[in-house]
Amino acid sequence: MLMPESARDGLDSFDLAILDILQRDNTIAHRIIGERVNLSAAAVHRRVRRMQENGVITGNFAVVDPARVGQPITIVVEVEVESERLDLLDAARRSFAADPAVQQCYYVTGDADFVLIVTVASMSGYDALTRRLFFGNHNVRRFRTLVVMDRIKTGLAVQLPNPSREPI
Amino acid sequence: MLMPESARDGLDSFDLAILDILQRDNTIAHRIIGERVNLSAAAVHRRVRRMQENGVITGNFAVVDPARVGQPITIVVEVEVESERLDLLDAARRSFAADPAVQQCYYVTGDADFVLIVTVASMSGYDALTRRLFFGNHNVRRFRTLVVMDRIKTGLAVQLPNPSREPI
DNA sequence: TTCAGAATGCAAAAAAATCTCGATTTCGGT
DNA sequence: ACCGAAATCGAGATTTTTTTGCATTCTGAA
Repeated sequence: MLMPESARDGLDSFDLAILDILQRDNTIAHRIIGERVNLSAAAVHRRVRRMQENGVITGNFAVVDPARVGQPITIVVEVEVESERLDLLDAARRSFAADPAVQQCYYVTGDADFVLIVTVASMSGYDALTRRLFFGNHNVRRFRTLVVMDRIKTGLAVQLPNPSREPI
Repeated sequence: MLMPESARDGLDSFDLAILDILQRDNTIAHRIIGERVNLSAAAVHRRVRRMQENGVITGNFAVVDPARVGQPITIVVEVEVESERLDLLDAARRSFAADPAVQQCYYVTGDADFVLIVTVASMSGYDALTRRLFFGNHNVRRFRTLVVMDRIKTGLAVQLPNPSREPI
């Protein structure tokens, strides 16, 4: 039985080459991408659209320098909860995710339970955040604050597999 | 004395409204953005270009789902160094930044020195990474591994100030 | 109030994205 | 190795967006 190709999940070397470009800069014209990967612009366009519909590409974003919009401080926070009861974890999860100061939130194994990356305008802004998210939540046992002195590398780019002949 | 506007740094409420849209989706046509913020497409375009030249917008990226390209595991690593000698710190910084498995790297105050966010294909891939980056670097005293069970929120969007009348 | 620089909207030009369609390639089954 | 269905391709037509030029309007300082 043949799976309809339009629904297929695998990525071939063309797809990977295209992703590699778009991860770095999604404003490059399809015609240029086509020249680099040896496809027509139409073919590039079809592949990009499919990867978006497929969910391989999850979004297209402009990245803003936090310092230039009044959020010069980045902080990593490790949060430990009291109880791992599912409903309580979920409540914490939701409150972290909903806060606009929280850029990223990970639920992790190990000593900590959550790792948050937040941006704030000032330390008093961070103080307000701790009240809002941590002191205001009785399920938060403790949290550890790691103030970022240098954002050495930021981004969401993922390492792509070696472009082999076979789809993944 | 009037500073040439083309070099000015401040963002007015139009700029902020535009950033707010582009942070979520930078594929929206300028005509549509213009309708939403009450500007012509040309004005939107000029503002976007200026913010890119200014460095307010640092990049435009497509985001790829790591799991769909063979990197299903995300790990947060805290790294503690032996010596804070500048040249040694710099060497560590560079090796972390250069590794394609390292998505993000922060230099932080507190117990840890670096916080890394890495994506890997498997735990043995992570093992290889620890050899490469940590055991292979004698300045790394110890590292703590926090395996991500749920990527609750990811992204690089920044909270924007209240669109007031005055430029920032 | 006046003035100069800056930003705007409109309209045209240039470029890019999107669509169509016939030709080609790929792929599984025989 | 061969065949046929299905997917993909490239080229060109079409639509849409981006970009530029220009006259006008806005804004802030004197």
